Amino acid sequence: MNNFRFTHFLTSNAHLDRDLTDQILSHCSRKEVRKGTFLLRSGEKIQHSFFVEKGLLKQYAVDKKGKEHILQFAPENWLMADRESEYFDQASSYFIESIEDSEIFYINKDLILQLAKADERFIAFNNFLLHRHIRSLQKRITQLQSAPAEERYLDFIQTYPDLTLRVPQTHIASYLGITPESLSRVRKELADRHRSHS
Amino acid sequence: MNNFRFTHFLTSNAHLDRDLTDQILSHCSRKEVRKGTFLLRSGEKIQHSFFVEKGLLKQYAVDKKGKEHILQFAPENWLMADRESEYFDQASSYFIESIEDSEIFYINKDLILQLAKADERFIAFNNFLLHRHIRSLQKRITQLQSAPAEERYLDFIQTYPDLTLRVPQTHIASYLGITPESLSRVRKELADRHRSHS
DNA sequence: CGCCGAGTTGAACTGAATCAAGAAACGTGG
DNA sequence: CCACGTTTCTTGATTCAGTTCAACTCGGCG
Repeated sequence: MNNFRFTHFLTSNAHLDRDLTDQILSHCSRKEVRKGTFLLRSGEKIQHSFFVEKGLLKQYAVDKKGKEHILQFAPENWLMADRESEYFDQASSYFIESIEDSEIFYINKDLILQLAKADERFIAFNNFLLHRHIRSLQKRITQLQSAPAEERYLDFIQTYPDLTLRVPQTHIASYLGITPESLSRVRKELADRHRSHS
Repeated sequence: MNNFRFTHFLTSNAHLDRDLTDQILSHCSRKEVRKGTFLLRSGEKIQHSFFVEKGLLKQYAVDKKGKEHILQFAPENWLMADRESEYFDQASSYFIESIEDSEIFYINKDLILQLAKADERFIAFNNFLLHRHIRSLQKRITQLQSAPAEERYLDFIQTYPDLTLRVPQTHIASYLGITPESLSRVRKELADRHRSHS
């Protein structure tokens, strides 16, 4: 038996039996990609979802001024999909790019469609993923509407302590919707306050 | 045969057959609620999804300072659900409130669960709704990260021209993540520019 | 060693918030 | 149908969080 995180993900998280898991694995290709590889470019139709066996991906939009705005990160054990492009079969408005050397399982969208039709457990798991996704998106909207940069940053390091260490600050700033300079100042401010309180 | 929008929604949009539609209708209660009625309060577990037969609902979060932040509106023909609370069976962090006198179909969450198990078409439709929801949430995040107030407002009146007329500006401001005063100034600025260009 | 990208810091600027006060629109009851 | 209070919208003055642009520091790497 192989020992991929992806296998574990399919059996333990998605609760699929070994047969189905093997079947899925045999239809997915595993690729090693270097840092800075594009898995999807804006304007393309997405052909795959990506499971991150190792490494780290980012999904982002680029605005008129050429600035990146990160929608989400995907570290090991995460599934990265552009649901929008995949489901509606539209050109994507996002980029997906690796920000570390990574090992990625490419899951063909047709395979997903097939599974979605064939297997109840797969449907249930997909549903879980969708709802979890919605929950996190909603939280971010509410935060962007109401919370100042400092609070959003504190929440980020709380929620993703691992990412805080691995991801360059520029990217965290982009995720939070502020400039790198501002994030640097927020951090300085926090450090100063922390020092004076002890 | 009754003549509800809800009926039409179930047959034409969700592609359910008449039998199933009738069955659903018989399990849902239709209520007339006055403007300002709470259908859900933060901290409660949601028991129903709501189909808006007539009128207008808002879903919003309240921050520490007591400010409302509107996540979405639901006018006639829309389904309003707190997917988060419903799916994860958690206390909701949102309020749902009518902002016009409205007619609402209350769809019990257990009924939805049943249907989700029993009927393929229902599953497919629910899936469609989830993906559409994700698409709109993602768009908003990207906008909140990158676009200035004026651009967000222009997009709003483009996307929801009907709401622009019906909803008090205060609410639009809250949806856009700015103060009513700022929205008023954005509008003035737009009007001034428009006048000088003609 | 020298370059290069990431992070920091400073100064000037700007979009939006806040606070406060009026004006307009609206619904309700007399 | 008018008078009233309430809510919504506008306008002004001030403040503030975050941006922009530019210069400088630091650590890694060829």
